[in-house]
Formats: sequence, C-alpha cells, structure tokens
Amino acid sequence: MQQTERIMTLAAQVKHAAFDALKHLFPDDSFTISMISVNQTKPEFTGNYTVVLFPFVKLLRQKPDAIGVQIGDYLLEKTNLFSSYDIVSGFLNMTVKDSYCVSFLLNHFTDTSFGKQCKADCRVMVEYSSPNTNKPLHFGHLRNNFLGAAVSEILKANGKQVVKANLVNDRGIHICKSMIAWMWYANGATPESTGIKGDHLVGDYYVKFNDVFKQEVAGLIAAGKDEKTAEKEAPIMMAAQDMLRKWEAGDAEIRTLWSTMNGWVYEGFEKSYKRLGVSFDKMYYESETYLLGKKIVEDGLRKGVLFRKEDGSVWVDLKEDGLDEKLLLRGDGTSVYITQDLGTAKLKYEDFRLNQSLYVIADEQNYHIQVLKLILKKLGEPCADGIYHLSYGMVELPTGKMKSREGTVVDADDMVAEMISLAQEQTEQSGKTDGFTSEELTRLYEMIGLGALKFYLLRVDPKKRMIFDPKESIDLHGFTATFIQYAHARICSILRRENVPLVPGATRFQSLQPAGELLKLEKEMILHLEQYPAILAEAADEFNPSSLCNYSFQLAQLFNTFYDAHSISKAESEEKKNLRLMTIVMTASILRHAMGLLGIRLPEKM
RNA sequence: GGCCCGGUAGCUCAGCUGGAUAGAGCACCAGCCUUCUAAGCUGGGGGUCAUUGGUUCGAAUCCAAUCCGGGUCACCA
Repeated sequence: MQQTERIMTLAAQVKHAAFDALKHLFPDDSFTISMISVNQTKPEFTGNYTVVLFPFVKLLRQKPDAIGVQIGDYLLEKTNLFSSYDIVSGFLNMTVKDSYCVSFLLNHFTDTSFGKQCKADCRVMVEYSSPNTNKPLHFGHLRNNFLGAAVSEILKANGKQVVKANLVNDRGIHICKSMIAWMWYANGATPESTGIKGDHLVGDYYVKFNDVFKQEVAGLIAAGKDEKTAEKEAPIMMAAQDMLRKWEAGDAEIRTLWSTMNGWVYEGFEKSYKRLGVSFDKMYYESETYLLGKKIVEDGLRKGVLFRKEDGSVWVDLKEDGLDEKLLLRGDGTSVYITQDLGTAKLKYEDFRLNQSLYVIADEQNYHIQVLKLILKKLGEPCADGIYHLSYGMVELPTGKMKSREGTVVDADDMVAEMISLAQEQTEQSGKTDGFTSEELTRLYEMIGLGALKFYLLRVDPKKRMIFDPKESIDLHGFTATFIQYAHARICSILRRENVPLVPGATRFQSLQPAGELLKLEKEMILHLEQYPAILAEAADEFNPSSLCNYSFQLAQLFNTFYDAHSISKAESEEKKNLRLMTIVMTASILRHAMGLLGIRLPEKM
C-alpha cells in the first residue's frame, strides 16, 4: 500500500488514541481500527469528538458506559488532547483542550498552504473540456471545464503532478456540416467582416446546416421517399459526406477551409477559456490522433484477443464481462470512435508516463469508457489500470436536453456576461461602490459573477445531473460563492482596521498567552479550521470539489455567526483580540485557498 | 428487455465506509443596523429519507424486491 503520510487530523488522532486505549486496556481481545467510529459531537451534547461505544460491547461483555469510562480515563491520561469527557448512553464525548486549540492556531495561522501535501512522484492526466470545433461552448461545457480545472488543482494541492489535457474534436462529419453550410450560405463572412466571435459564427452555420437539412428531408419525404432514404439523399448531407471524404484524402482546398474555420473557432475558444480562467498543459487534436489505434488492433489480432469476421471487420468479445461484442475496425479497415480512443490512451500514457489518467466526460459515455478500459486491459496495455472516468451528470434545461443542432442552448459566453452584469446590478444596489476605481469595480463584478457561476456548478456532487432554469438567475445569497466572498471581505476589513496584513509574519502574535477559556464559538471555529486538510484530501480522493464548497460555506457561516456575536476589534482583552485576529487570518487564508482551487477569487472589499 | 446512475422539506441540495431528536440554502413568517461591511445574524413553521421486506443493539446509510425518473446497449462521435 503506497499511502502518502498525511497530517493527522484531530479526528484521526482520536481514532488512533482510542485504538491504543483498547489495545492496552484489553490486550486479550482482538480489535481492529475499523471498529472505532469517531464523529463530531452533536451540538446538544458537551464535547467535540465522540467515540461510539456499542461496537465493543459484544467482544468485551461489559456495559458500554463502563467501557467508556476506561477509554475516557486512558485518553485523558495518555494523550494531551482532552480536558474532560462525558458519557451519554453509549457515546463517549471527548472535550478537546483549549490549549491544544490555541497552539494549533499559533502553529498554523501564518501557513498559507495549510493542508497542502508535498509533491509526490505520481503523474496524473486530467483530460477535460474537449470541445467540438463546430459550435461555441454552452452551459453544459461549463460544468465540464470547471470540474476539470478544479479537480486538477485539487490533485496538485494533494501532491500529484498534474497534466491538464484538452483533446479537441476538430474533424469529422459534424465539422464538415458547418463548413458546407458556410460555403453555401455565408458569402464569405468572417469574424472580422461580421464582428461575430469565431466560434459563434461557425456555430451559426452548424445550425444553418440542420435547418436546410430538415427542409430538404421534408421535401424528399413529400416527394415520396421514406425518412431514412430522405436523410441519406438530402443534397446538403451528401455534400457534407463528400467533403469528409475529400478531407480524409487530404484535398488541399478543403483542408485550407478547414484550417481557416477551425482557426476562427480557436480564437473564440481562447477568449472564452481566458475569461473562465481555465488552461491546459497539453493539447491533443483528433485530426492527429484519429488514425491511432489501428496498430493496437493488429497486435490484438495477433495475440488472439480480437477476432475478424467474414467481411473483414474486427471485433472484441466482451460477453464474459457481461457486455456484448464491440466493433473496432469496419469491414473497409477504417476505424471507429473507440479505436482512436484506444490509441490516444496509449499515446497519453507514453507521452507522460502516467500513473493515472482521468477523463472528465458526461455520464452518457459511461458505457463507452468502461468498454475502453476493458479492451485495453484485455490487450495487456499498461495504460489500462490508470484510466478513471470522472463522470458527471448533464446539465439540462427545464425543457430537456440542450441541443446545439436546434439552437436550444444556453450559451456559455452569454451566461458569463449575464452573471457579471447581475453582480454589477446587485453591487450597485447595495450602494457599496464608493472608493473603488472603475477598473476595480470591473474586476469585482467579474469575481462575483464568475464566482457565483463556478460555485453553482461545483457545489453539487458531479455525478448528479442538474436542471438549470435560465429564467431563474443564479442566486447571490445563501449557499453561494458570494456569501464566502462577503465573509472574506469582512475579515479583510477588520484586518485593515487593525493593521494586520492578510499574511502576517510568524512573529506577529508570538506573545500570545493562552488566556482563560475559549468561547464556544472561538473553539468551534478553530476546530473547523483544523479539519481543512482532511477535507482537501477527501476532495482529491473522491475527485469531488463539492466538499470544498460545503466546507468553505460552513466556515464562512461560522465566521458570520461569530462576527455577529462577538467583537474582534473590541475583544474583552488584548489576548482575546489577538486570538480572534489569528483565527480570522487563518479563516480568510483557508477560504482563499479552498476557493482558489475552484478558480474562485475572493475580494478584499465588496 | 440487459446493464449503469439517481429518488431526502414546496424548490435546490448535504448527510450514504451503519450511530444520539435527519441538516443547510432558497421561498414563507417574526425579530435584529447610534457598535468591526445587514450581500449579514437570530428565531419559527415545514419530513412516512419513493415503497415493502430483511440484516443489526441501532438503517436515510447495507442487502433483496417493487415503483418512478434518467442514461446506455450503432460499421455515430
């Protein structure tokens, strides 16, 4: 087991200490660490961490409360973590020492990378975004992009070496569709001549293709053809097919048009990506990889893992894995989608010697990736084991799936612009724009608008599908990035007033003496800060940024409650004030770190 | 039909490696700005955790069946 050494969080320390206690107290009985469950103590009881006693009852043949006393006494005596304990009907509630909390704060409050893991020799590729070059990005792509970017950063923070990859789908029949429609109907329109962003311009002709196609099909059906024949014989479709053949043959004219139109799209994408704050370390293009995989198939045939049918087509039999037969090469020797994916998987692996390869792809492709991994495994390719499908639910409209063919999509660029103007509207409404330059305001609106959008898409479990109603704007209250940004701005405001930098030097509060007892809320905040490394690790283990959203929201909520209940600037004593300043310094720092991983920035004023 | 995923408050979701009386946000109701930013705070109503059975000291959580919703099973990508 290659488990990296992680900072032991309090909860983990409690668990191990309880395990030690049991081993020492009852050396004749065999316990496993998995028998010990440690939870946070429910707020209605005194204590901070709770050891559940029921699991030991049977083995020890003692009453749970009697066991609890023995463990409780042992923990008080042998660890330096607890000040007292309390047993309530089978639950051992341990109260953490105030001094532990204070020294935790002293040790970590200046640590801006608290929770981060050291770099390990583990290379992970995260493939995400992977757009088609026949249309602009829509709202659904945003989920993909934010997820991929966030998971990449989360993995980096956990010590992995991450390669962010984008596999651009830049060829194929759908690309030819917008090309042919442009040729026939655009009169040479370009992004420059029309002022339309390149990806949108090309997307418009993709829609145009489908309009014309539908009309032609309707006409043919009216002329007596059946639907299938009509779809095959529609002139614009035949022209697109013909174009695809020419493209594959390397026809110079077609290739030039293809490069030109793709170039427009890339310019558009670049602008979108820049605004979204996502980037890539490695670009793959399908036009360069679509022929890969054939060699793997040949090897597979030689090894006898694959078989050839009479018509020359090549298949893999997955029946013993509960699946079906799957085609890998057509009768004419050309490859299908999965074939190039086999090749690309191997290419990625060889390019970067990957330990792990994530695919951020919507859940409609669950079966496809499952098959991909299975085939690679059967072929004995070493890249197989590292493949992991980070599957996410599609974003749908109340009316159903978004279909770019029919133009029923929420456009990504539009959405971003709308969120930013919503942020502007709300900020102006709140009347807090004084003292900002117009550049600062522009930046602020972008932070708030984009933050809200990212948070909205990242706060739910990736695998759940979500329905977005464009008529209801994304909220800026409650469980939102805005809430967290606001808490951060409040903290910064206090720190400014107190002349404490956002990242104070380690010596700033060194004179702090543990003063008196901690208030309930002070302790709650510190104990919550202490959990950050565990949350960060969990987010990485599960490839799930939403844990960071939940955690950060709770932390901001705790701060707001604290802020309302107790003054920081006018604390009861200088020690209290320093303690609280340290607490909020660390709070702000963790919020910035956690949100930063999600690509969400926190303003110092708002 | 086979396989996969989901079903928790009116709505959006946490909780799911079993633990105490199931939690947030939105919406709704009632309060709180001469005091560090009210984009905030406090309180309230609102639940058969889809249904049924099983395992267990204990089930929203695990198992089985059923119902509902979605995805997928192409010589499409």
